[in-house]
Amino acid sequence: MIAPDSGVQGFADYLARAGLKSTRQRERIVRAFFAAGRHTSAEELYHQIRVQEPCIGLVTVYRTLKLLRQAGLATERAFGDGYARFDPTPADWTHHHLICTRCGMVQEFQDKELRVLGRKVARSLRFTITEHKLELYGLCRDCGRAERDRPQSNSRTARFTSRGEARP
Amino acid sequence: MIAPDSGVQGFADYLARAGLKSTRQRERIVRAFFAAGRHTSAEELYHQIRVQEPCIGLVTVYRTLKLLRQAGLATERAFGDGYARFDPTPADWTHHHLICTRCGMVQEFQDKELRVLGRKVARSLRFTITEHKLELYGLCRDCGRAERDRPQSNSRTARFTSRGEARP
DNA sequence: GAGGATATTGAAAGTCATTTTCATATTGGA
DNA sequence: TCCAATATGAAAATGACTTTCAATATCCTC
Repeated sequence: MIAPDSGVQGFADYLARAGLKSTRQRERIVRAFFAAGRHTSAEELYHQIRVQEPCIGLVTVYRTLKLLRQAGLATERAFGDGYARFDPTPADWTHHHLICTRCGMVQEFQDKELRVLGRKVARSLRFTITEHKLELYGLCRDCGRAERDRPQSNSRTARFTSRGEARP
Repeated sequence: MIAPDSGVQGFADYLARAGLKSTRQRERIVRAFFAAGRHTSAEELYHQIRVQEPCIGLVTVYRTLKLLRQAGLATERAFGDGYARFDPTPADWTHHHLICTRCGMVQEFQDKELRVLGRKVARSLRFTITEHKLELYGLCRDCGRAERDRPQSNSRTARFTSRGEARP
């Protein structure tokens, strides 16, 4: 996990290294991003910044998030709700997600063995890892229970029939 | 990994259980899906089916893929190229992905320890897992080398300045 | 500081995968 | 066979995200 300030500084360094310019807008967006915690969408960040700084464009938020990804400071995620969400890039194979496909809840989890193993795998594959995503989809405890309690409908032997023809 | 035929049968069962109807189109799509291997997009599936069966709509392909997900038979993936891609749901925590963010290459890998650990984690979290995604993003061997060989530009001390004002 | 090449900004317009609408057609139990 | 419920596909809509472009800011050089 990246500390907010070191994240902001890291981005300034990236801009300088890449020959890009530091602007008021970029600073605002990057500060807001690192202060926002996790799973922030571009739209959320935009509205949050607009409160204090009405003259900023959604386009610039998108562009800056793209730069943050290129800098390796942000990780993009998609939990299936149609929005891209961004997290400060976890420093080391921590912080995974459980997503309930019924109620949409996103829960984080960690696992030490998984962390150790992840590092090992990354090394052995000779791949320079910049982001990793471990996401488990399924039913959370409550939804799992609700689903089990639902009475099942009939289950006669099912098979595809093909009486009809496709239409022209 | 699901065998093609058991996948097709599993879908027929799902339709019957849910009170939905078996149609010629659904059968075609589902067969093509399980025969297609991995990382198939809706569009690809559509064009593949059109060769033998010109009278099928892309909309129906999308709808059937959605049903396949609901049935737990397909896993949706997004490797960052703008398309959703679908795989037969891996039966048991195998088959992960490495995605190169430079050249776009997608490489599969497996790891036995990871498989064992994955099962354990899923159990301990009391979450009914239907899909899992373990995706590593970064630079493949070639792109990693190419990136390292590129000369770095200057790196004087960078900091955000705030001379300008945001525009109205 | 001033000048100027180059990068950045934001509004509007565009893109494009995916979804919705709706009239027509098919399915499958009675 | 009948018919209510479901499915289909063409066209239109959606909506997150990107591109365009003229106006503006940054920052290197002098």
